[in-house]
Amino acid sequence: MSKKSSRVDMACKALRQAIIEQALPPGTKLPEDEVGAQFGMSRTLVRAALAHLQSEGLVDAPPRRTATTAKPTLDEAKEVFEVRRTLEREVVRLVIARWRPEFGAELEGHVREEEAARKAGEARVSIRLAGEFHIRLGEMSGNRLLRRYLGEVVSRCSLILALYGRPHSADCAVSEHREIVAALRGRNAEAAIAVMDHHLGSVEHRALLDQGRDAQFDLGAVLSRYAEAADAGSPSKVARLPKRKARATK
Amino acid sequence: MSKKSSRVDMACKALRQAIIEQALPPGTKLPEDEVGAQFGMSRTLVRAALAHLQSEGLVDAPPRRTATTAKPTLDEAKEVFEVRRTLEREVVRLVIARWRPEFGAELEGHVREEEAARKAGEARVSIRLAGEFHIRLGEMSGNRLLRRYLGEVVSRCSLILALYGRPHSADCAVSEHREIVAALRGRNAEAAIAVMDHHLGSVEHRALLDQGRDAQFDLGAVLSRYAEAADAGSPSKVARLPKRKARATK
DNA sequence: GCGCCTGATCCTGTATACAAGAATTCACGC
DNA sequence: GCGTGAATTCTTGTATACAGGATCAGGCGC
Repeated sequence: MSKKSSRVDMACKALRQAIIEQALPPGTKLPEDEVGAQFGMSRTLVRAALAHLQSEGLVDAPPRRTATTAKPTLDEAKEVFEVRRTLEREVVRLVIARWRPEFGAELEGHVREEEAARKAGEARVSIRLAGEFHIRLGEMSGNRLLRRYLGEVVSRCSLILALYGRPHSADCAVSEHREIVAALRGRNAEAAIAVMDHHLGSVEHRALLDQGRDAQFDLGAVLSRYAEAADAGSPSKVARLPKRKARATK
Repeated sequence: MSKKSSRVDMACKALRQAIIEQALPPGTKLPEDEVGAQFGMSRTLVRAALAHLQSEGLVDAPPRRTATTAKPTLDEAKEVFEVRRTLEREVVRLVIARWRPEFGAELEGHVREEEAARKAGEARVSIRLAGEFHIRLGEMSGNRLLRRYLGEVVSRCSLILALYGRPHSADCAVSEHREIVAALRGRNAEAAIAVMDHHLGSVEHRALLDQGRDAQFDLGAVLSRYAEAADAGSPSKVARLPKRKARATK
């Protein structure tokens, strides 16, 4: 499917992870050389990876300027949520139609992991697991295309959360996931869809409703998060920015 | 959005069109040099175009072998239709919610074009217009992501038709499109969705149900179509089956 | 004659080179 | 002091080179 030459794929995966875990805030510049240096590959491959991420909506790569992590507008964000709701409803229908007992077990295991991470205060892990819960569901739908589209929108939702939401808030309440599992077990599609809708409504609310609060402040919000991200002293992903710290795209 | 450097984009567009108009039957090899020569660009750009088309599901590009036009399995085809139904339902809802009088006028104009093409016996044009009808609807939904996904799915449906359907059949009956427009005008979402569902059911039936007829024969069906396509004067390809005539991908 | 090994050939994977477009800096004139 | 424009630097767009798999064509052994 998305399996390029494995090397490009690795870069994609790493960047994607970094973006959705909010290690690379929206608007961060991603110069091809620098990224390539980090991953030990030439611009050719970086370019392929960035192109792919762009098609997933995680990266903005305007014609002749440096790619950046995407900074969707509020409208775009709403569109993403709208599509997500549509897809997840279908996922619920399909998962219920193909329900097997082991699904329940697996999902419950997953929720337990989420809870553990949340208790341990591992924000990054929490965010990742919250997304993966939905991905698991997508896989259980048995429809690979649906799974792919769902994966894309879920990633983008994480990005949106990073942009418009409170920094480092995990987007999904564990209890809501638990309710979803219970609803699925009930095998009543309409009921389960209602639960899922409610959950996604909450997620969107958490992601976007803060928005009203600091609509024009977002530059400041972003910068403060930059600082926070940069001071982690993490030697891993974030390339050092030689002079200028972080310039948000525009 | 998908606007790379415009040159890559052109190649994408051209290839996409060729594929969905069934000028390049599923399984056709697409060596980078050759394609590049055709478009007057180097492998670098062709490669980018092919990667993009792969992510759209129109091209298969396994790790170290020559890319080919995609040859989705029957299961994949069904998945595509399933997703398409989901997306189009949402499109109908949104279009009705944002309905404006000029939508009706535009759609009707489009349907008239379709009818003209159909009467003129222009198969290629018919196929293209049939797809574009759905794309227009996608645009009217006002949701760009939905529009993008719909575009991908519609393209893939054309490809599927080329693979499993009767050769050169346009996939949409014009009258069905007309019914859809009428239903939208009625602004009753449930009713319009029913019409759309019915339409897509017909499309899928036309695309896949021939399939039941010769389910295990599909190799033969494919070969006969190859022959038709490659019909440059050797009418006997079907008769002889040396070992493996047309090696499609696998 | 049939199947397997071996070299020749065709492609793809990846890095690199070079030209040209942005972004930035610096200096000049008002 | 500040705006404006030219020089400089940073980056991207694209072609090309080269290495290594994959595929194909014979040739050898059975």
